[in-house]
Amino acid sequence: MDDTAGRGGENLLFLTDEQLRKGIEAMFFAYRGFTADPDRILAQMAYGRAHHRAIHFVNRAPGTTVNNLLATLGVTKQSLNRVLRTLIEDGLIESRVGTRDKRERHLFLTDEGRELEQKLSDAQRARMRAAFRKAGPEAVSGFRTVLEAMMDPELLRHFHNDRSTM
Amino acid sequence: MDDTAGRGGENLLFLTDEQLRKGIEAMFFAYRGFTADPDRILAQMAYGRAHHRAIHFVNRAPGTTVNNLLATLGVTKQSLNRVLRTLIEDGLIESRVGTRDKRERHLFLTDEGRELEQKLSDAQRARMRAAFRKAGPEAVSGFRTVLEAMMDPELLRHFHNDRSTM
DNA sequence: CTTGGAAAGTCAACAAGGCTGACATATAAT
DNA sequence: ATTATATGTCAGCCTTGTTGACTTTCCAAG
Repeated sequence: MDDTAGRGGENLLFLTDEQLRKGIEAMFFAYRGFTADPDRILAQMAYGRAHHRAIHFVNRAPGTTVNNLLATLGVTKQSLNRVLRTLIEDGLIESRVGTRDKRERHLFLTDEGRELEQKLSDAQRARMRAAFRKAGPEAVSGFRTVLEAMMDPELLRHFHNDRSTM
Repeated sequence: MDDTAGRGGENLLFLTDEQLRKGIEAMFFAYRGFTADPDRILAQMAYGRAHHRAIHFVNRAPGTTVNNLLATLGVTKQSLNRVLRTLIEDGLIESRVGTRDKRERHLFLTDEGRELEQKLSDAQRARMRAAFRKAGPEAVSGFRTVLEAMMDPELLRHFHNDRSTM
């Protein structure tokens, strides 16, 4: 409705402060919804959002190293280590010493870990699926385009390459 | 590119688990970018993201009550109070006793508060503007449609009505 | 073969910002 | 008068982030 500019050359109607504020608040409220379902599940166990993130990215790139995970998640190794330790102790993640470089630890989900991953991502995907279906393919395409343009250039690398970072 | 389904009735190509995973990670990485700039500014003062949120919504709905802010932010009053107290002490927010109902406190930004708000939202808007410009009006429309579909119904209320919640 | 440095783990201390529970106060509503 | 509401506050807890210091392991370059 707003996407036909009055003047010819530059279409600026979607770049007004009001439109930008709308976008900012949309991100804020949507992110709340985005994390709400997994958070509810995690709250019942001794885990939090940080555990979910670790599990997600280990599942996505099995055999990834701690350093890779660090860069992807953007936290300190001490912070990640605390989370990782409990997940390993609880038997959700397996840490294998590297064969080529034995300093490295390669991370894998155990059967139990995969089970929790499924449970969490099923909940998250259900909401994403509902939103995608409601919005339609065109909107989904735009959604991804804008989000990608909002990322930091380095994070963008993780967004694309992650399967090769193992 | 992916938005033409093979079969006629239901277009499901953008609802595959892989597409949903992409959407999930896009949210994760984009939110990092979204908060990065204000976070850098806040880190230099004694403030955090919670202060930013309070300032943002007080600026957006001047005179809003504590209870309204509570519902919008989705935190406990103890948590909000800690943040609000420092902002009032530091002279960024003014708390006026209600005229009709003297139990209520109406919140306003002071000149100094408006100054910080500008600084923070300028940084955040700059990134949002760059992303919007890069992605184009069509994408922006889709972006907002999907985000709105991702919100919880109640949060949706806050997204729309907030100017009337004062 | 020694040594420098990278990768990983660990310990300690701290801070932000969530949470619950309990309680106080002022005011409104019944 | 009593009850309900809005707010503030104290105390204590948890998760998850931080920094800094230190150790162990081990690859690789000299």
